[in-house]
Amino acid sequence: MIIFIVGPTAVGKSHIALELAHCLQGEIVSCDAMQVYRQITIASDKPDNKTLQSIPHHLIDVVSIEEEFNVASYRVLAERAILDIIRRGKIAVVCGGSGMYMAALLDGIFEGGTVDPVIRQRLEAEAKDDLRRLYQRLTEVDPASAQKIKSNDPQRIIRALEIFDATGVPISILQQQRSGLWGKQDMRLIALNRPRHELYSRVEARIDEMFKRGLIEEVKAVRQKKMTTTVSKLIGIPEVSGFLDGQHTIEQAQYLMKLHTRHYVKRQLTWFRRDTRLEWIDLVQTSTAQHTATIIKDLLHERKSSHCVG
RNA sequence: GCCGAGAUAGCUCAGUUGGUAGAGCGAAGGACUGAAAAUCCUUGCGUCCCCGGUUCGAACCCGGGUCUUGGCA
Repeated sequence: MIIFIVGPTAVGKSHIALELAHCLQGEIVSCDAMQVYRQITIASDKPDNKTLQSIPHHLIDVVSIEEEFNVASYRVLAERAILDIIRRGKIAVVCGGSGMYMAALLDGIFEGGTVDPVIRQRLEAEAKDDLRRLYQRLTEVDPASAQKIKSNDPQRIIRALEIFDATGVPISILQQQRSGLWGKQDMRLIALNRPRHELYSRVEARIDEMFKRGLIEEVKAVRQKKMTTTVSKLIGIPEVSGFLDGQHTIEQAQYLMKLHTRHYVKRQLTWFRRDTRLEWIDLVQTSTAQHTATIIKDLLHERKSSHCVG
């Protein structure tokens, strides 16, 4: 049995997942694109050591910030961890807010999409020089993708072309082949939400807390190393770096982190709302993790429906 | 108190030689298949401070008022 607990940042997923794991004899599998990095602890809001010791956690601290890591790497490791938990007769509680990582587990990703650093570097340079020409080439080589991808979306244009250049096959053809755990395993997908203003004030409180816990020191340490592009864009690193480099004040860094996290929360909700397989639970200020966990347990014995925790 | 500047979208402002207005930011919604905490898309009727005047017509011109702001006292 697999239970997914997903939702936007700061909704309260971790506590609820922990509570569930405790009472169901489960193990937690993180579904978070940033908690995989060993050196990013405060900025990624990892569970504390005491929590990590009380219940087995997987997919946390699995790579260094200098190593490339992406959905594909995550998919392999997370699926392995989940199947192993099930094999041992326990329940896997998959918890996190990275929608694309969740999708990779549920629906899989296509095979043969390995990133070729040389090709990518070349395309990145070309994109910087003349994105329109790259897009033009995409329309010739892979019209189906060109129709889906906007002409000013460098990331996707580069991705589509790097696959074509490496394999000679349009990415739109390869993408048709995918298969994940959905339909193969017994699972329930629980999505948590809260009133928007509550979500935002929790985000702000969390970021203030990060600074108190030493976020600046963490970013300083991380800057000593050669981190990947992915890590360099994690919320907190560019903003605090801007402060360290004297581009803005610490207050502005905090403001920007809060702003960027609010935007991120919105994108997370957009992603999850689209997936009709999710069962939503609306939390309010007074909802405790224990109470919500109880409701989820009850839900496991019922048919799908939506619930409100008073 | 005197002289000047300003008052336009939640915020910062632009603008119309008079024909009832538009950018950026924010906000909201959306997309998403190996960077995803990424990358991108969509959405702006708002007493153009108030009252009067001129005019076919004023947010724009004129007069008065209120408030904000700079300088001088």
